Amino acid sequence: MKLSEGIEQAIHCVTMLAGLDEGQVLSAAALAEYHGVSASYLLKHLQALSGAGILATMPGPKGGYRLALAPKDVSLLDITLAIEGPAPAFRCAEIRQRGPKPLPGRYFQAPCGIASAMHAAERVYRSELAKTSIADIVAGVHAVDDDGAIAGRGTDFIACHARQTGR
Amino acid sequence: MKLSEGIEQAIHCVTMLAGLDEGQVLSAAALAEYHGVSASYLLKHLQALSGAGILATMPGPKGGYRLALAPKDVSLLDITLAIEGPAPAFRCAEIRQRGPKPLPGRYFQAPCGIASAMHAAERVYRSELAKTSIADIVAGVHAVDDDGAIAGRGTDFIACHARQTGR
DNA sequence: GCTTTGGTACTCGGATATCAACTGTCCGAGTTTTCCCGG
DNA sequence: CCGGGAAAACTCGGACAGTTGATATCCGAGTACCAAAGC
Repeated sequence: MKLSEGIEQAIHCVTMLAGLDEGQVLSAAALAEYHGVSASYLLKHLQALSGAGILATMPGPKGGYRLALAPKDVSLLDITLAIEGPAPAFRCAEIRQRGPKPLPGRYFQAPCGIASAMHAAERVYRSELAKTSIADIVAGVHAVDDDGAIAGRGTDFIACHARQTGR
Repeated sequence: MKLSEGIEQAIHCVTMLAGLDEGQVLSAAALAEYHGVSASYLLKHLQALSGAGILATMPGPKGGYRLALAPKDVSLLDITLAIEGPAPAFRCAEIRQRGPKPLPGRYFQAPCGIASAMHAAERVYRSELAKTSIADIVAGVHAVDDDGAIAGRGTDFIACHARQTGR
């Protein structure tokens, strides 16, 4: 039950990309530098987000990443699923059907109660993640950012490293 | 985001131990045989459950494991925490404080909004697991077990392999 | 026949190899820019 | 001076090692039982 650290990086990157103006992009190298993480490794997750349709890419010089959707339409669940994959954390191995003197399969048409309970908990977990969008995260940062220093650091960096593209 | 397979084994074993009569115990070897899993590996998890106070052990010949609590007082969360450990799946690396031109620490007294949201989801997940007890699981099995075949297989095995102990 | 005592066999407990997944890195395909040459 | 073309450089994309945690296993410590010997 360990969540990939790439999840955190991915969410931070998406949050930052949400601060870009229309037509701006940010390269993976810039995102990695700003967050102080490995560029190559971050690239892996950015690709996953791109493949999931959350980010859009611009190739070539002056290229980079930008959001493909509105911040309010990207939830933490979307990002998590893009990085970790859609498989549930708990997978029933049907050990109730193993061991000596197994019963005929017709007795196990109903799903295992244990698996059902674990999956129910996971559904609630995902539902909770789905409730929070990137727009909410951005709003949350602004709420505790009295003098605008945190947001200022981000916009300063964007002003230095963002590239204008013809869209 | 992969949940240990030992979790499933542990829950099944606790469920089975809940079917024991007062003063009975079941050895780790018997539990492993019944579920068709590696005895040595299962033992590791049974020790964790024992260390967490969920199971009680009886050493020596005719020894084994039994529940240390009433089935209704053992939740799926208790078992999960005993096996996986109490550490949350998401761990904030505070990458917001890394990178160039870091801000003074006083700006980061408020917890990271991303970490808060992820932890909130995890709290809901755990809360859901806490709602389901082993007694509920047992009741669920009985509810779909029309002719008692599933429960019968368990009680038959217990009749063969359980040991009476002087408590 | 009863008690004691030693041995034995079985249990759990912890320390030890093996494997998969996450982490981190590298090189290749593609595209835009840009410079240079010709008109 | 302007347009076209080719080279170059920078981007993303996917394939390749290193390290940590999960999986599987083994051997050792401890205890209850049992049998045999002594009283």
